[in-house]
Amino acid sequence: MADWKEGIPPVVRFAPSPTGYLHVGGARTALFNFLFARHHGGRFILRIEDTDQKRYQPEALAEIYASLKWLGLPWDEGPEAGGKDGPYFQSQRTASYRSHADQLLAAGKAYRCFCTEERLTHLREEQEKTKMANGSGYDRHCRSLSEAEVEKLLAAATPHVVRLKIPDARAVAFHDLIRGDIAYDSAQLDDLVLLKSDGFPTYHLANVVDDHLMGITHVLRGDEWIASTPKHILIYEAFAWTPPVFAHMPVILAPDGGKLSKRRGAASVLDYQRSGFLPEALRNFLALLGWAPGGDREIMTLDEMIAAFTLERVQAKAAVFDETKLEWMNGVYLQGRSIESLLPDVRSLWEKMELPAGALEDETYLKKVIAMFRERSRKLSEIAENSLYFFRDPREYEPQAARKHFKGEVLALLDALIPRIAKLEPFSHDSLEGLYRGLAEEKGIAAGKLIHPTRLAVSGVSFGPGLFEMLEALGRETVVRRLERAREHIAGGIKA
RNA sequence: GGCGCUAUCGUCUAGCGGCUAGGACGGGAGAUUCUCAAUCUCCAAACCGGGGUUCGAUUCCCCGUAGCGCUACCA
Repeated sequence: MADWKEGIPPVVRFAPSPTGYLHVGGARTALFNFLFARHHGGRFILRIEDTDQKRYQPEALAEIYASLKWLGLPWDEGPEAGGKDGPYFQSQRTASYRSHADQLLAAGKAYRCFCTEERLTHLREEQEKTKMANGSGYDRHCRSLSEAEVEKLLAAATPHVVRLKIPDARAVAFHDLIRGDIAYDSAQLDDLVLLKSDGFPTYHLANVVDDHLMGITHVLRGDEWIASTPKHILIYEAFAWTPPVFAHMPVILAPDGGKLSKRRGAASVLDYQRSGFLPEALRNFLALLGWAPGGDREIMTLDEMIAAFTLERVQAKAAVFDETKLEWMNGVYLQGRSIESLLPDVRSLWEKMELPAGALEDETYLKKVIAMFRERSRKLSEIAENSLYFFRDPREYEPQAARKHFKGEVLALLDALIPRIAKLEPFSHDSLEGLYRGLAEEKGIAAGKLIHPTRLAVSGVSFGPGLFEMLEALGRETVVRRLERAREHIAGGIKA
């Protein structure tokens, strides 16, 4: 097994396929690779596994880069970053895979297989039917082809693949850092394809060759790979290479226990960015899915996570992605952010909301609004969505609140209130509060009787920042206008 | 079907043979209050089942059950 010793800098890689967006499961795998590398002072490589021409999506690359950068997980080597072990796209390394396949061919560890797709499909169907207790998979038909037959087929340019010769029944064992010792019987494995007929390598070959050539010491990947690991071990053996250390991460599940997908909550990292989450919050949350530093620590900076991270403390059990807790955590990070740092993101959210021209010009005003909503929001999008009435008059009044606060007797109160507000000096939080409290006392009513209708009239909703700071920020003119409009609305409602 | 992985509150988890099984999210009750949020108290909530091993199992082993993964010229 691997000869890596604690103390020598490890080399790890995150190796996504550009087949779509980066989902949170992939992001967590990347994060654990990153944390592991940093913790041990090693290197974190990004490698693009684009060997499947059919599933390749060019936009996926940009999405992967953007997701990783947004989460604050820079790669030490890879696309854009460069490095001594490039190129970092497998599609640019095909010559190497071919020569390595040839090497195995020459050594008698692999063989050419000319079986057609039809034959393979038929074979599979037969096996399905007979429910073979054992021995499913390729029947090794071409393994017994004579040299002359192979030459003949080759001369006729017959399409073929290269398969690995799996040794007969013997144990293939490895030690997984998260799950312990795992052993497979090689009889369970079939002669897997190394090189496809289009000349591209399969995942298995490319992965092993690259991990070896790039000096990868630890393979930290999703646990869907666990059953492939014995095959990989056998490929390492065929080359007489030392395999790296393996650690398989548990999967992340949707709340219903099923697979995470776009339909079931969000799955894409960038979707979380778009819906108002902070990168440090998602990162912290992801770190805690399957890993815990011990004790009761939850909110941690990146540096603290790096210092505490060990694979031994990674859980083997699959974890459900609990978005409610993510929202809570996002709220915690939101409170810790400066108004200044929030401004660009919230502003771009506001910009998508069809506000009156020039509404977003006064930066001081914007900051004031963000300050009022930050403490009562969990997501950036909540700040943007709940503060719209700071940029345009409310279009409607929350029905339930209107029934409660816009009753007939409110008319008289508004009549008393509006002229006083119109000439209040100065127009400030404290003087407004004085005015309200004074009027309430004068009328012998609770201040709430004035406050709630005012809030609804001015904002259209029954919740929000403290009333007096809200009025001060809005300004006298706007407040009076909206109060008068509400008065008309109430009067109209009563007449009808 | 075969092979493999997994199993502590609803969820994320702590626990590494002896604990009233701890924390967090969420939920419930209350305090506070101009609303919401926040905050502060308190409450409910878990060791999948059965066998072993042991003086003693949540913890170690085996079996069962359940969930998941693999069983492609996809990764």
